[in-house]
Amino acid sequence: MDEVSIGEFARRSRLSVKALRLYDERAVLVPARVDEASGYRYYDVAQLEAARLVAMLRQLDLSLATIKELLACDPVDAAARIKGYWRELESAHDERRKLTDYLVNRLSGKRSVVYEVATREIPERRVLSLKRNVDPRGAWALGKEFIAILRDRPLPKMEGREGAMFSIYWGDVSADSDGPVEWCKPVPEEGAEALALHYPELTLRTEPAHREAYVALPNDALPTGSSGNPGVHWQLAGEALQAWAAEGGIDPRHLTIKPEDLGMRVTYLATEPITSTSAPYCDFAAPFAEG
Amino acid sequence: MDEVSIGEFARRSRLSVKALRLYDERAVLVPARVDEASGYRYYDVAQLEAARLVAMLRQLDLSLATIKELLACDPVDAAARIKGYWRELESAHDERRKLTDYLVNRLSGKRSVVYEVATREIPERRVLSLKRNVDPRGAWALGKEFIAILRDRPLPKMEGREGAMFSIYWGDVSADSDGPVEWCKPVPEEGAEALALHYPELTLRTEPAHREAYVALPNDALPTGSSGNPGVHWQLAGEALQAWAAEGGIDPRHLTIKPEDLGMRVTYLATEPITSTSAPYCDFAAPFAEG
DNA sequence: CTTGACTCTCCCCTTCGGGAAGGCCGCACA
DNA sequence: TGTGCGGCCTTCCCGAAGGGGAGAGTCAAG
Repeated sequence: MDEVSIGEFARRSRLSVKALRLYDERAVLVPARVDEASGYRYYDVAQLEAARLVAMLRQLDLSLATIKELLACDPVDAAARIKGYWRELESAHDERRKLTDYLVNRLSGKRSVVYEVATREIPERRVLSLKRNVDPRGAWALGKEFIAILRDRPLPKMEGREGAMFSIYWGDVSADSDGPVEWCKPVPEEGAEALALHYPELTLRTEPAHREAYVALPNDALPTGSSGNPGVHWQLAGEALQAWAAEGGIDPRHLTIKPEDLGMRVTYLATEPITSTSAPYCDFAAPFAEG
Repeated sequence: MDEVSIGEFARRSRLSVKALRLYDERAVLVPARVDEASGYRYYDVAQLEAARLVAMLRQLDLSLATIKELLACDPVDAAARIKGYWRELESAHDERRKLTDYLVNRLSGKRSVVYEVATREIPERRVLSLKRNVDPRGAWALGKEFIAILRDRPLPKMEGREGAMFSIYWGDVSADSDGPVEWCKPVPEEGAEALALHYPELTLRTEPAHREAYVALPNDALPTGSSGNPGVHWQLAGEALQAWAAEGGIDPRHLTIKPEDLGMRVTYLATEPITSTSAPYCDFAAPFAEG
């Protein structure tokens, strides 16, 4: 008695017949009974709850594969996963908002932000570093890990920019290419080895002296979520550096790492105690050799 | 000299070669020159700006067709259109947030909102109404139009629920089916005709007496943007009514308008002066005949 | 029994590309 | 002089999540 045809079930669940047949094929929502002879699908009305759940999850743009997993696992776990997924959506949305703001301003003729390129001399220095191959998500996680390590144990203060933490993108970080990415914290020359003993997770190495071109990033340039994708400002800063190199008589190919590879350094100058949520001064730099 | 091959152009614009070929085919971004003999595409470096714009617009999930239009029209107009598109994204995002909240609560075991169904007797009454066939977007616009008309000109006060504005969804309002939707404001029996003369845009008609089942909606149930799509709470309220009908011995088919058609009334009880942004008490009702 | 409403499968269409196959160049190296 | 490599070309196939329709079979009510 509580078996209904696909059409009836579609009406009640507000899903299309086409969708229901697809969900059957993908084993997301399988009818309670399929008539051997005719192939007709019959659903139990008790399946309506699951069907409506699927419909809602689809409205969140979750893939059928994901939905299938969610239906299979414990509801509480599912809730947690949905929450995580939502955070991703949130940060992607934030990123898009920034991009929209920039585009609307630019197209309206207001050039809101100007990326001014300057150069600076970086002397040789010792750095404690954490380097790993990561995907876009992992890049940000790596930073948080690095910060957590530094926060836990004592570190001699270094004044101003000299001691600013920075990260180096040694290669493209995207879905198919995974860096590596290195996070670095400069330490004083003397006693560096002794200091490094307190940080077995980190590597002590020497950053060679070089010149680099850089642009300061606006305050909201850091990715807000855990998405870790470059974001508008990183992109624009990269373009600014590239344009600077092209105009300034420096062959872009003489940038140590080519801008189009995002092989760039990001300097975080946190004047406040370093926390994972503070938004420090931040700039974007590329080492170069005079052309 | 400033002509570059597709690979070089791809690197500089951070678009894939594959994407560039597609954009050429779709006439979104056509190479400056195509070699007759070899078919090689050559881009002008000046096209980089357009290419980066396309890349950004794609990050906003705009379709190639839309992007093509945006590139063709005046930048200021394009900015306006992007802003409008962003508002849509924003409201869709809000809707998804509500849905996520609900789902996470439900799956975690906390039944946050309970939809209690009650019934009420509606006497025959005169209403001023505005009825039109609309798509989901238009439904909300129609409401704003209706409110604007009522706000402009004097109207005798009616106390409490009696005078509450409401809308009737006479048919499914979705991408393929367009209602119609009717917005109504009850007016006192006496002098109704005279009053109606002040509102030539509106129709005066008589709502027959009936009984209806209804559920109160939470405060955040109204669509926030101009999307006008049903939203979670409308959906849940509809399900609650359907469940009530099934359990209460009333054949769902005896609901005047079937729940699955969303043929429902939404009552807005605005105690404040009616504005387009206030969030009034709101309920969701379906007339029915005893079964 | 017939008819109309329903359902089945199968195939093609959409968007925005990714991936691979096969063929055309030019260039550098042995 | 080969020959390998890298870049480019086209063309076909693939995915996600269905929509639309054709042609054929099925169900239920009159």
